[in-house]
This record gives sequence, C-alpha cells and structure tokens, in this order.
Amino acid sequence: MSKKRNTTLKELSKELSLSISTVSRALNDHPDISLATKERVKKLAKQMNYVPNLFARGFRSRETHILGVIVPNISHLFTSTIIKGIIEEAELRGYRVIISESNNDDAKQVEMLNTMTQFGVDGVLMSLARKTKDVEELLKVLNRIPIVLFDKVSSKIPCTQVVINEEEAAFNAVEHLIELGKKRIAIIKETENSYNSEKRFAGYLRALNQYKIPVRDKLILSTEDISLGNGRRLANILISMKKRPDAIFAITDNAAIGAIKALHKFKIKIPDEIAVVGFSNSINSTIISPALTTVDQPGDKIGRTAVRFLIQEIESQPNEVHTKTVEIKTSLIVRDSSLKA
Amino acid sequence: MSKKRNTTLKELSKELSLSISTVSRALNDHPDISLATKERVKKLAKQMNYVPNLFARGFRSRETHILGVIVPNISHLFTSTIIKGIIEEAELRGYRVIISESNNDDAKQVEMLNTMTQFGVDGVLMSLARKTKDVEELLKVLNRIPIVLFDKVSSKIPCTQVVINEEEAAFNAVEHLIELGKKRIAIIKETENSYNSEKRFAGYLRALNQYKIPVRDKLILSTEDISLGNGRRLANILISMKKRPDAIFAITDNAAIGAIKALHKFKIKIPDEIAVVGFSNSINSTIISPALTTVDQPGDKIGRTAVRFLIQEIESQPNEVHTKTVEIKTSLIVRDSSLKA
DNA sequence: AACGTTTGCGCAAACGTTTGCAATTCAAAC
DNA sequence: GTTTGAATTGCAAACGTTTGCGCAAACGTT
Repeated sequence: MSKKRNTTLKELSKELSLSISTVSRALNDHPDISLATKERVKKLAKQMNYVPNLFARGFRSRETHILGVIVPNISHLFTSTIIKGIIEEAELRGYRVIISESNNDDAKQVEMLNTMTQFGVDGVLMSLARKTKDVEELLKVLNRIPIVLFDKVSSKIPCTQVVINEEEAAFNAVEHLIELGKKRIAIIKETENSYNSEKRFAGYLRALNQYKIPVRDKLILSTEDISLGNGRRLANILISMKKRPDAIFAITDNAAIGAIKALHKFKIKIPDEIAVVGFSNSINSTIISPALTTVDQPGDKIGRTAVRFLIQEIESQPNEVHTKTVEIKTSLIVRDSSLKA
Repeated sequence: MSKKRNTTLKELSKELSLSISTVSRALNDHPDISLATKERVKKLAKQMNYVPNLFARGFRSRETHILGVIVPNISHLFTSTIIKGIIEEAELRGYRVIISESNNDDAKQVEMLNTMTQFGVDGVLMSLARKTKDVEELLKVLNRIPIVLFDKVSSKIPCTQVVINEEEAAFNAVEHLIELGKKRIAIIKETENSYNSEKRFAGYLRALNQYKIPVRDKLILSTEDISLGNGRRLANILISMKKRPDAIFAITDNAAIGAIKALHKFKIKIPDEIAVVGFSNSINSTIISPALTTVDQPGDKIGRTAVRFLIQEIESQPNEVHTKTVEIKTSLIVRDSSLKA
C-alpha cells in the first residue's frame, strides 16, 4: 500500500501564480509578505489540505522535533506513568516521542542511543539500565545531543537529572515508623549499588541516627533483584529471627507486598507486631490487605519536568553545559499497614 | 545545543576519489559495484563512523520506517504490555515506533492520526477510544496509509484487526464456574456497547444457554466505567439481593477485585458462597486474596501480531484491501477465587 | 527631479540520498 | 582491427522545504 502524495508548496504556488518561496513564507508568517497574499495562500492551503512534509523540513533544518526515550522496561506502572507525562508534555510543546526499551541491557542501551541519534532525534530522555558500567559510550553520545536522565540516574554522567528526593522520602518513611513507636526497623534493599537504593538506604540511616536508634546489621537485608518473591524470602529470614523486627521498610512496593504475604503466612499481626512500609505507591499497594503505607512518586510530574529541561537544552545555545539535578517532591501515603488500630 | 553533523556520502566519496553514487551503491550492496570497491568503501565508512541520514533517505523514498501507535491510555498494564510487544517486534524488523495517547477522546484520536500521517509514518497501530463515533474521519485516513486495529476495535472499520477470542474466553470462564456447580452466575459488564464488553457478554450468554441455566436479568449489571470502585458498588447490589448469586463474572480484573473487596466486607466466603472470576490477568489478580481466577491475555503476542500484519500491508502492493480479523488465544488461569477448597 | 528607503516578491542554492541513464573501460569475439 | 557486450563507474535529476540575496516597484524626502 503506497502512500498518496500530499499537496506540496509547488502545487500551491502554481495554483496561485506565486513563487514557492513566497508561499512558504506566507505560511510561516514571514514579515516580508503582505497580509493579502498571506490570506490568499492560507486559504488555498487549507482548501487543498496542505500539510508540510516534516521530513523535508527536518532534513533541511536538521531539527526533527522528535525526542527519544529509553527505559529499562515500559510495562512497569511507574515507568509508563512517567512516559505518559513525557508524551503529554512533549506534544504540548510540539514534539513527538520515540520509545525504546533497554531491558536493563547495558549494550542494548548504547545501541538504542546510537540508532536514536542516527535517526536524528533532537534529544534523549533516559532511565538507565540496572548496571550501567559502560559510561564511556554514553559520554560520547552526550557530546552530540542533549540528554536528560530521570529515575535511574548516575552521578557519573554530567547532564541534567530528574529524580525524586529519595533520601528524604526514605527518611520520612522511617521517621513515620519511629513515631509509631517502632524500634527495630528492618530494611529490604538492593545489593547493587543503584542510585535509588543507595539514597533510600541513606535516608533510613539518617532517620535512625537522628532518633538515636541503634543500627543493627542483622536488620539490613539486600537482594539482587528487588521483587515480590525476594521480598517474601527476606521477610521470612526476618521472621525466623529470635528477636524479630517490629517494622519493615522495603525499598519497593513489590518487596513490601512480598513481606506482607510472608507475615500473613505466619499470622503475624500487621502493623501491631510488625508494620510495613513500601515505596512507589503502585496500584498493588491498595489491593493488598492491609493496604500498604508507601511513598507516592509523582511519575507524571517527573516525566513532564524531564521534558521541560530537555527542550530547554535543545533550544539553548550550543556549548552550554547543563548538569542540574532536579528533585521532585514525594509524599508519604499512610495506610493500614502502619496505622495504629 | 546544536547537533554535530554526521559524515556524509559526499565526504566519503571525496576521500575515496569515487562518485557519490558509487559510494551509495557500494554501501547498499548494489550488484553493479565491484567487490574490491565495496570493501574499500565499507572499510572507510566504518572508520569514519558513517551513518546514513535517515531523514534524507526517508525524504526521498517516502518511507520513514516509523510506525505510529495510538492507545487510549499507555499506563494500563495490559496496554503497556502490548506496546512492549509492538516495540520489540518492530525493532526486530527495522522499524521505530512513535506513541501517542488519545485519552479516550474521539477528537484527539483523529487529530493524532492526522499528525501521524503528516509526520510520514508508514502505518498506524491503533486501539480505539472508548466511544469512537466519528468513524468517517478514520476512514479518510484509512485510504492514505495502512492501519491495523488491536484490542479495542470496531467492525465498522474495514481493516485488519487483532483481538483476543473474547467470546470464547468469556464462555470458558463461565463454563468453569458452571462446572464448579454454580447456578446463579452474575455478570458485571460495561454499559457502553464496546466491542470487548459485548463479546464477553455474548460468551456469558452462550455458556448459560448451553448448560440450560436460565438467564436472569437481575444478575446482569452494567456500568459506564468498569473500574474497581464500580465493581465494588455493583457487587454490593448483588450482595443485598434476597437471593444472592453464587458466582460473579466480572468483565475486568479491576471490577472483580472491587467485588472481592465488597464480599470481604460482608464476610462472604470466596469461593464457597460466591466465586469470582475476572478478565485480564493483571498483576493485581495475584496480590488480592484470595488470588483471582482470570483470563490471561497475552498482550505481548497481540502487539507482535499486530506489527507483523501491519508491516506486511506496508510492504504489499498498493491497492490490496486487508480486512482480516485475527484472534489470539487466551487461557483461563484458575486461582483460589474459584477453587473448591 | 533625483535620490534613498521600504515593501513585496522571486531566484536559486542547499540539505543527503537514491537511481535512471550515459559513459568508460576492457576483454572477448568476429 | 573492428565490433559487441559485460562490467564498472559517474552524471545529474529528483524528493519538498527554507532562506540569503537580489530586484523591481512604490513611496517619501530633499
């Protein structure tokens, strides 16, 4: 099925007995063109259903008005919420969005980035693959087009980064548990020193320190893959201790839900015996019972903010360097899993 | 930040003392070019990091190798899973994907479609907005570029459609309830005569008829927006009946979960007093307790299949008409919400 | 009346690629 | 020695748009 050709400037110009350039300028509201001509041109353009060939335009001006997005996995609610924000904000500003997945694969991530630049995107929004070691390659691309990182970021990459206030959010979550009277607060985090996990762990430590609660190594559990299954597994370890914790702060809703499932199995009362707090405010957190206390991350806002900064860079002067880190505020949603009866 | 220019054919040709056309043909493995030249060219191309300017190419050949995707809402798990499949299959075949959301807005949907064609996409994959009345406009576009519908489709639009075997899936779900010994099976469906809802309702009716179970109007409940909240609301109505149903088939996991929450509140035993079956196999269905019996829709496969058909149309002869409807098989996942103790 | 200025428009080049056709070379065939 | 034909390669046009520059006419100023 071949595409029908669209009306072109040439056809319009022939019809109007004007030059192509005049028609082009008329449509672009160039000051050199008289009002009368502009109106004549625009009228016919509408009538003949003229639409500029964006390829020809982008080809010439070297601007595609396309943004590239690379995420580890699009089908995580948080990710797709961010993407929703990205798409909306981009369209609002006249940009389209091309999306790719890295599947947490370092090599693929670089490949995507390359084909995107080859494709001519004006800029790239990216959430890094879990273990991104090959920063070298990323830096190469960075010299060619603007990049903004969001969510999964890295301090090794000098560019604008949009994140949530991970540390503070974690601090607030743990503080909330402390205010509940909990003293033995366990944490379930990631083994990998991912940006997010590190920050949240730092928040956990700061809260304990600030409230003079001893940090117990036994209560600090890590897992490679912070999933529901592993949350359950680690919770089982906690449950089997001679002296159980009285609260669990899981770095992820899924892990928290896994923990709740484990606690259920042992008929441990939530939150009286052990309170649970997660992180993300995924839909699941309201499905599980008891409903999970968690940190709400405004994905939509993250996406929109990232787009705004990216476009700003795209439209700014050539060799400016942008390395701002923007923190989006989160809020703690308190639900039954940490509510005094 | 301006983009650095890429190496062009001209530069290569100058370096090699060859003509641009020879270089172009050498890179494209044209039979006219000698092996020796090809190798020389390719070597330098790699060395100089040459990448073809896709815009110039697309501009000339009128092929962009971009597919457009329009969905009502990207941040539904089922949708993002389909999109995951779409992206993967498309990339496998050398296409990129541009995504837009219609937000279930009829007008916006048409607008998106138009800007996408204006943009020069080679084809469009689309899941229709909830109430798509303005079929006229869609048909216009249909004449210009290939479109494949998926998930939310409409028989009024003559094009290839990829759907799940809605009717059969619903039949199987209800049959399963019947085999469990249930006789008074309620259904929670959509008011809107959406394609999906209608088909599932048809499956429900066929199952009852086939097993000679009377269809009771009172047990057929509809809602405009098939959400968790409305599932709960309608379940409350069912619960308040003098003669309660002994099973609920909700057309959506969310509604089913709402129903389960309602049943919980009244301490009704699931599945002994009332069994519940949903539709989608969303993550939530394993989070809720009891775990929800539901229909698994292979989103990934739907996406991949849709892409395959679309590309086939794109690459086929101009005026062929494609109106095939492809059904993707689903499977019933039986969990505790309909399991005999 | 002569000159500068503004207004409105057209010419033509440029962006990087592909491709039909012409041109060249060279060897084999006559 | 000329012709033929295959094998390589180059020329140039085309795709649709934007834009610097030039040009003519109209206008305003001395």
